[in-house]
Parts: sequence; C-alpha cells; structure tokens
Amino acid sequence: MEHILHRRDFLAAAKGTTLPSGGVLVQMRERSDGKPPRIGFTCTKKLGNAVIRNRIRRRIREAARLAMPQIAMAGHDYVLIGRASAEKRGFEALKKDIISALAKLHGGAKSQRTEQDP
RNA sequence: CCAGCUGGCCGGAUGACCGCUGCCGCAAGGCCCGAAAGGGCGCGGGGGAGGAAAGUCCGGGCUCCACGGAAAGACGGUGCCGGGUAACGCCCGGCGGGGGCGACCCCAGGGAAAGUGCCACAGAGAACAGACCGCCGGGUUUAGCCCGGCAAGGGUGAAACGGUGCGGCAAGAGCGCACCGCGCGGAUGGCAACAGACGCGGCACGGCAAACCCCACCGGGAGCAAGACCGAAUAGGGGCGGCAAGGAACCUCGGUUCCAGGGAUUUUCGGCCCGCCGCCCGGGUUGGUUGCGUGAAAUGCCUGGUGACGGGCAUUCCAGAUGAAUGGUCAUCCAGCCUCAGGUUUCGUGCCUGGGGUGGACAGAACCCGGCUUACAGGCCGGCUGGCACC
Repeated sequence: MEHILHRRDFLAAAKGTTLPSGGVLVQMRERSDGKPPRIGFTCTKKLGNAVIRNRIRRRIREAARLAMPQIAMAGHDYVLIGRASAEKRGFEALKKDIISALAKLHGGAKSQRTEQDP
C-alpha cells in the first residue's frame, strides 16, 4: 500500500475523524478521488527515545501491512499514531486494534469497498 | 588462593515464514503516478547500524560568501618540555608537584621584583604586622597593680614572618652551631623542561592570575536545510507581434481624406494608469535530481620506533534513508541471575553434579573523517603489585 509522504497530507488527515483504539490512534480523511488508499505513520517524541519510537513505528507498520489491505477503502488516507502501549502489546491484539478502528470509522461513512479486493 | 592495579577486546547465537531499501546482472517492451522534472511496477544474485551511531564540546576535509598579498585592534581560545599527526584543546614519552606499603593514580602546571585589586569571619595581630593569656626581672599599698624585657608555649584562623636538636640566657629569640628546608650563584649532565656537586646568605621575597592584567602562540564568516541542476498550472516582471470591426467629412456615388479601446490631468502634444490573445526571455514556490561515499579506508603479513605512530607488499569494496530503510512474528539454544536436592571442603557458603524458574545493558547512521565527554547487563584475554600457603 502506498505511503503518505508529504506534510500537507498529514495535516489534512489530522483535520479528519480521530479514533483511539488500543495501541494506536487512527485518523481518517476522505479524498473522494477513487484512487487507492494511502497510509502514514506518526510517533512523537513523547513516546521515548529514537529506539523506542522506531520499534513502535515498525510494529504498527507491520501490523498495518497485514491487516489493512482487506479493510482499507479507496479514496481514503489513514494516519496511524503510535501510543506508548504499542511497544508491549501483543501483535495479534495490535492488528485487531487497527481492524476494529477502521470498521468503526467506516460505519458512519458510505460503504465503498476498495476495488483491489482479492 | 585472597585482595588490588592496569592494557586490550566482545557486546547474544542458529533456524523458519513474511517484509523494507540500495547495488550488480538479465530484460528493454508494456503499464501506472505526476502539470512537468522525475519516480514506480518483473526475475536472479549479493549487501544493509554502533562502541558509543549519543552529547554536538574541539580539530580537519568539502561547499558557498567576503577579501589588495595581508597586517593591526577588538574579541575568543590555548598555556611545563620533546615527539606523533592533515590538524587539535587529542595521543605518546619525559620533567615538576601531590596521594598510595606497592602495582599505579591525580594535577589549566607561563608571569605575583610591570601595575591595579582582594584576603570575609575569628583572632592581640593579616602584609614595610602584632602582644590577649603567658614567661622573666624590678618596684609596691601583695588573691592584685605598676614599669621594663621576651616572642619559645597556649588560643584564633585557609594562612601567624622557617623546622628539629644542642648550646646560650633573668626569661627568651638564627642570638650561636649541626642537619633539613628556603634564597642567590653554579662545575657538570640533558635537544629541552629540569636535575644538581660545591660555595655563599641567618632567613629576607605570604597567597589568589579559575579577579583584572602582562607575555607567547592560534583563529575571516556560515554551514549538506552548504552548494549545483531540472522545473508546472496560476499570479506577477520584461520584450515582440496582433487585437480593428467601424465612425465622421467631402464628393463626379465611386472613391478620397481624417479619426480611431477606456480613464484622469481645462484643451493639444507628451508622458502616466487600466484591457484581450499568441510567442519568447529571465527570476522562482510546491516538488524532483544531485551532492552521497575509493577513503588521513579495511584486513593480513613483514618492518622502524621505549611509545603515540610511521613505512613496504598483497588482497578487498564494506549502509546510504529523506514522514526518514536496515525489520516483524515465532521456535530452539548459550551466557548471567534466583532457587531446590545431593556430594565435597583449607570452613570462605567456595566448588562439582542434577532439576525448576527467570532472562537480554546503554542505545538507531542523517555530508564525511580524527579526537574528547557521557551512558552501559554481562563476558573474554594479557601484564603487574601486596599478602598467605606449599615445594
């Protein structure tokens, strides 16, 4: 899945809906352009030193890589913000955090599944 | 065997599945993203965090800016001597001082007779010093007081104008002498810092330069978000060309002549502001590419040097991200730690065997090197010192 690379996209996503779920905070923004979904990651300095921040981002990124393609919708940007508990949380639990957060976020919006479903 | 000092090194291992990111080879056709520049998508192979990657404290390379070679002042830094180095405030070897039985460790360690300043409190007295208690002699109205002598003892302090001993004296004092210390000179040794035989001096010249200062030496500024290149839509800048159809007057009714986008400046000329389209030029934002790793390189062998380090030969290519890769999930194992049982003992809970549990320190490259400093679970190897035991 494509990653968000530019600051303006992160700022735009921050204005969308935000939902806490276990080890992560999920922000979603609807671009409504029908293109594939994109994903970004954020770990603030509040979480700890560079080693801890890297570990949290890598675990969330891996969990998202396995969980997101089945549930992410086209025309949407998702930003996953790491929380301190993500460092010790079980990997399966972390995946479920992401899946349930996206399900809740999609619940309110109109349902349009991504066209790259298996 | 116990206690300690010191130098160097390592800093979990193996495997499975699923990923990320450069490089090389094959393929060179298609597709996707983007306005463009540019980027991505395939298969195979191989590489991919540290000793501190950290703090960003010094020294360089590299880049741009400034500049008449530069010099001086200000400001900042460094400060025993010699060597190493591209360079350093780093390192090595010495010297001096201090600590330790010792191995060894620590020290901003130039100048205080160039000048200014400071030395609180306590204390009698603190910088050309001073006499509180005290000691001695004399006098006297005798638990004392007065006059004179002394600076050894007590007390204060961070520091009190040499120390110990003997002589000497009323009591004392470098007053005299011996040794030590100190100051001056200095044969000699050493590249030097410095050491110092010997002689002289009865002792004078207090500390702080990490207060200012003086002396010597060094330093132009900013930093990879440096710098170079590519480069839209739209807005704006400059240049060139076009926009133009018409209107009015005259008249032989077919032509001729004149005016000509709008606005303000009284009018004309002139200049000024506002229009639309096309092309070109330059600047340049988001963005993209580059800088970007063959180097004061690494490894091995030989070699010079007490050492830091230098020289020669051979081999190798060893991370390059940019919302930021170098990983995620699991299994097994090895250190270590805790604990239980048995054995052994120089009686130190040490060592050996077996079982169970727990279980990885500090920490993530951001242009690149050389250092310093700070953090760090645990482990390995070497050298040395002081004890105890045995031969």
